[in-house]
Amino acid sequence: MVSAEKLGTEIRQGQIARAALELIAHQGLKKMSIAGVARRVGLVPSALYRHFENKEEMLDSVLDLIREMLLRNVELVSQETADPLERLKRLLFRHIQLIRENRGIPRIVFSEDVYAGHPERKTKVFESIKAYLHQVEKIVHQGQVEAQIRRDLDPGTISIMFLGLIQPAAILWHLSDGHFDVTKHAEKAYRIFCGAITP
Amino acid sequence: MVSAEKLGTEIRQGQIARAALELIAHQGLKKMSIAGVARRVGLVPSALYRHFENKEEMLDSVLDLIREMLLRNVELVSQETADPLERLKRLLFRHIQLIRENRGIPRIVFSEDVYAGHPERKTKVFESIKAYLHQVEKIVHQGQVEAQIRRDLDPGTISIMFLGLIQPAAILWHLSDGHFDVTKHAEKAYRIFCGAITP
DNA sequence: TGTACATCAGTGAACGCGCGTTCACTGATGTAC
DNA sequence: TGTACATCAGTGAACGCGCGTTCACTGATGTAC
Repeated sequence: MVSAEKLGTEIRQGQIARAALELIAHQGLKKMSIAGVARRVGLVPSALYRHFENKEEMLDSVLDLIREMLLRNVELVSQETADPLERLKRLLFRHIQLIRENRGIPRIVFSEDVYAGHPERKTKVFESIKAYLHQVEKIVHQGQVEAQIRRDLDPGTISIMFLGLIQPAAILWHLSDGHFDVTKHAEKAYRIFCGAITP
Repeated sequence: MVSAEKLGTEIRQGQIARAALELIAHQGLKKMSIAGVARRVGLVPSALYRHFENKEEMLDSVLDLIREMLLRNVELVSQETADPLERLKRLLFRHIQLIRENRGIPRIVFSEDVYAGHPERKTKVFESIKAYLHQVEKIVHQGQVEAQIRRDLDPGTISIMFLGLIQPAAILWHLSDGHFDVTKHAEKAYRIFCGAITP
């Protein structure tokens, strides 16, 4: 076999993490093998050990990647508009898009295999989701300050309900092999949700 | 090793399916090994092959078990009360309890490992969830007939949102190792949800 | 500018562990006579 | 009621595959002089 191009470790680490997430998305955690990831990156299995100590370390970098993707969406919608309700709406659809393109995300979050024997990893994912929810809460709070959102409701509860608008729909979309229309559901559900939280 | 008691195949099949689900709940899918399940049932690994053709068949029976548990909850709340909103509320808390006791359920539903190479299995789980949602829709429809629930809302959307009240909370509960108070969240969320769907 | 050398991302063969599965054998249980 | 036999749930040793990981080696790249 002809040798692959030599690239810096930082570049390869990024490629490997993304390839791993994609593999999990397409084939599931069990199929996320060193060989599979290596093939996707265009390297030989043993080459991955130049960039990661072992498979566990690879998974950790995938978790970091997920955190970054979640929080980047918040930044993006914050730049797009200053209106809290509009921010929420856009975040909703960006989140749907993110999960559509990275089905591996819910799979990892739910999978005990990732956490088994690694409690610190569970904490890490928990912190990432809390950070994401915290950003949503901040948007909600801003909406309450601007009197667009009912002040008697708990921002924490609302932010979790916000996630709830997407999650079951994402499962159905996934189980139906893309047949279920998530966007359509999200629009209807968001309207009801909006009616519940506005004064 | 002294031989285990000899029991009928139907009994063992049930024991094995439950043991498998418990193992998935506690250790994750990867740890759901033939050896692990056998130990839990009190048999030797090879003994399981007296009751199932192979591991795949075992997993299928776990999927059947999940379906039964979901639908049984609907039956139970239907027997408990005739009031649609009360039925929904009770179903919500029964569902939470079910997931608390069987953390393996969301893990299986989300796991691609279970479906990889077995499209019919994905369909099976999809059908189970659709059946469950259909029951919820029936309750919602009844509520609309009795004018307890707004008639301009789509029962399908509402039933999916109903699942959304639980799911994100279940994740947080799971990731926080039981520290997050699902019941408390469910109460708050259900109140907001109720406010949104009642006239 | 050219040469020598250190560095380091790549390769492929080999290993060992875990785990699903098979198979010959055992011995308890229920049934036919 | 007792005996012979078929049935079938149990056992444990052995297998083979997949996969993560190691290691000696290669050869390109950048740097010191």
